[in-house]
Amino acid sequence: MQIYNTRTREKEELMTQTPNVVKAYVCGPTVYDYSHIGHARTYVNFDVLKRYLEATGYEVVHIQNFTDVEEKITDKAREEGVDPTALANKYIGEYFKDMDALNVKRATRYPRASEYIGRIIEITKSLVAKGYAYQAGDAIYFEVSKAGGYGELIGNLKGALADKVDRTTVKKDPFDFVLWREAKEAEEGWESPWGRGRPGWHTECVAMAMDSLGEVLDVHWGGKDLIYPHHECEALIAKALTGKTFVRYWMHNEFVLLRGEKMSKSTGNTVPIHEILKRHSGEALRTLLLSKGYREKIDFYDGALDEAEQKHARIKMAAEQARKVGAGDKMSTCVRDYAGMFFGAMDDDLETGKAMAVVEHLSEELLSGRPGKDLSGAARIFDAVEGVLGIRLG
RNA sequence: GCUAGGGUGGCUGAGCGGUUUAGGCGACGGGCUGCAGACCCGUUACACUGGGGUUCGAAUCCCUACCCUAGCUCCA
Repeated sequence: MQIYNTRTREKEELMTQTPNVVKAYVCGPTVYDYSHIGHARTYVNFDVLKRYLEATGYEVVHIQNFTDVEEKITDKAREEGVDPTALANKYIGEYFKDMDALNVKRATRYPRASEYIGRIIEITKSLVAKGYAYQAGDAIYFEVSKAGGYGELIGNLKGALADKVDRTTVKKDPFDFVLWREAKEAEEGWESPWGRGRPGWHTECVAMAMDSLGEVLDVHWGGKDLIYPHHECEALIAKALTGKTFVRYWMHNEFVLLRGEKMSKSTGNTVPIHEILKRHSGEALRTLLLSKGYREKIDFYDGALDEAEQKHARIKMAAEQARKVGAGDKMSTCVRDYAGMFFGAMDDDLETGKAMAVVEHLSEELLSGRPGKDLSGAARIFDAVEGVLGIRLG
């Protein structure tokens, strides 16, 4: 299948390192709050990629982390007077509840950053030894100019961020980033060669991904907001460490917009998944999230879910009709055309919006009861809606 | 500045190489009503940002200009 690679900005044919095996890493959430529908989109979209690859004969090794070491977690835990680990556990539990409602399949493994502190320290030591990192002030920094290739994912870094770079710093270059820093007294910290400290953000994903998948990943997926700086930095750390290109295909899904603006925790305009589920079905939300391709923006407005609910209901009715007629029937020429369009859309960089449109057209034909058209075998397409798109029609 | 995606009839919005050019809103006419609304029926829009090019043929592909939207070391 064709996949859009953020690094090359082109669609490329998927070629994995090992035939029929895809080693995939997905950046999971930082667990200090409920997941919102932006998260839902990321994990639903990847879930569809995984289901489609599995349906076409791949084994997908899917590793997805939980970031449970982060300032926001400790801050919130302190506010609420609970243990940071307990807080993280609570929101991990909530995450799984939400994903179950959305019919997202479980990953192969869910490593947690807190389990990888030792490995992060080792990586940092190794980078210092190799000359890619230096100590300044109370932190160890990765030296971007030593690595080369910085800005590969975001494209023309200097132009993109020239006005926003903080130049009042002890860093050698404003783009250098923290690998490890001293822990303040009130913070949780870990003993390291540089004293009691805390990890920077990016190393954890490199540590967790390599531990389960090896030095080179086939697919690395995340929300578009992780391209810079997170994935940019991950790629540099990994390359410095192994000398190899870390990721073959970088994939990023677009945002969910709320009233035309990006939904994000920092601006406070998020819609939590569990709030949606009070009034709507998980199927409706999943239908909405798949009604466009993963690289298109979705504007979340009032009524969008009602429309999705209706759409899902019609597809469900059509599926019942198609299955009543005969599940094992051979596909008619007409249905084979629909199937061709459906799988063609999926094959072309996971165009779920187009695939859904095909299903809707087919549903219309089935429900309008127009005579003279042979739609036998249509049940198989609805099987794919359930199995590949993961939209329950039962 | 950079990256991605757009500019379609009064508005919104599909279509993304070629037969009847979606749908919705509106407008207009009719039905129903004491009147209006809601509802129902019908009518109405060859429109595709400007300029080049490819083609037998372009809203649809390519180039270029202009304009718009979102994002750009907290984030999925």
